[in-house]
Amino acid sequence: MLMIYSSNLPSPPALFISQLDCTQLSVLGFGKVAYYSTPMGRSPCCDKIGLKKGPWTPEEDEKLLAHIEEHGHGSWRALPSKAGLQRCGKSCRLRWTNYLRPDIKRGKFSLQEEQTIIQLHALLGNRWSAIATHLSRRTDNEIKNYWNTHLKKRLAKMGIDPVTHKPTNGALIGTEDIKSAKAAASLSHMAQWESARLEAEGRLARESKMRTAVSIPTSIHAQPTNPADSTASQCLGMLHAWQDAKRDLESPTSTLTFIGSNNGMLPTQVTTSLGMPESNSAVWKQRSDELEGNENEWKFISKQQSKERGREIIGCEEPWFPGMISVAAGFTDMLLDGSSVHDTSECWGESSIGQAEHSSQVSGDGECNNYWSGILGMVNSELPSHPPPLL
DNA sequence: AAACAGTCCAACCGCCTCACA
DNA sequence: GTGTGAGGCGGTTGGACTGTT
Repeated sequence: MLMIYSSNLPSPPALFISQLDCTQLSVLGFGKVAYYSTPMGRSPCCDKIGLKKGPWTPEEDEKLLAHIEEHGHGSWRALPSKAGLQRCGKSCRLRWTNYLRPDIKRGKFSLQEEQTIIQLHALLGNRWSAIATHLSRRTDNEIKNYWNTHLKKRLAKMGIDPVTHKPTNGALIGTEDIKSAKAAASLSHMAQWESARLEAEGRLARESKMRTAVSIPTSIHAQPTNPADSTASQCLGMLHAWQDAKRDLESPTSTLTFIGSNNGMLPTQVTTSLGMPESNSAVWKQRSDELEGNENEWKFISKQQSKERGREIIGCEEPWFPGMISVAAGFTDMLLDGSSVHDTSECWGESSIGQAEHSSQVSGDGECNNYWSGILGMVNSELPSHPPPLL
């Protein structure tokens, strides 16, 4: 196994680490060391004296990897002692989920990934874990870092508030104003819809996990023996989950409205989807095949996998409605291609940012796509006929 | 070459949610 | 219904790295 480590620190043998006290470790430059000193207030997660903190050493990584490959992570709290690590469970979990997990994609973000992040951030805000579910093999931490170090600055440079995704000068006039307001309203609706969907996902994942635990308690191959039966069950579970979410969201405090003559359009979609969409079947088959192939490597079902399985069942590995990536390519191109960064004032009205260096005129409406018009296009063209693929 | 500033990202912290007793 | 512990999430930090003066 090829292992690459980000830290250039020398790696002391773990045995030696365990023999040193905390002060010695700190002096030697092996990161901060946790002490147990909480006379009052919240107790730390690392409630043992001398737990190591800071950068992980290759030896620690190997221990963690070996233990998880053989036994699964089980209880994170109990894992460090079982694996022979002087770390707290939380630290182990983070190291695994953000770095050691074998299905993590590392390296430069692709154009498409950047577009997805920007658009999902406009919809979901700083819900990095939710965004990460739409970017397969990227961790929420990585996305968060990438947003904070690259994308946020790029938006700000364009005169767009990275929080609200609106122009910082707030100057919107005439029809653009109306369009933006409409888009904002639609977007708010979409965000609420996405929230409901995520909630439903969670419920389904839990139900799926419970079913899996009951039916196939010891195998990672939790795929149904009869896919059709299971699919129907999953769809019904999804329907119930959605109805729960819908009921919650239709409470007096919710602003989400359900339009349509059949008391909400989703049940209709659910009904029509009960035949299990081809694409979802394909995803399921593909993933189960992948798992088959990795049988020798992964002999356990982690909670994370169970959760992800729940997501896969409802086909949410990809952006949740068609065209999400492609429709707004125009405006994201402005962000992603430094050479083609247009003067935002041409789209937004009065921004002065970049006017000096970007004086070239942009011709035609197509090139003057902006945030809201791009997303508005998606809303208007996709939503009525293609609600989120809940199943 | 040294000093400084800016960037990047792994890891930590504290809070929140959920499951369970 | 309540308390508790484990896990998850988002914000923040610290130090290594890189570029500039």
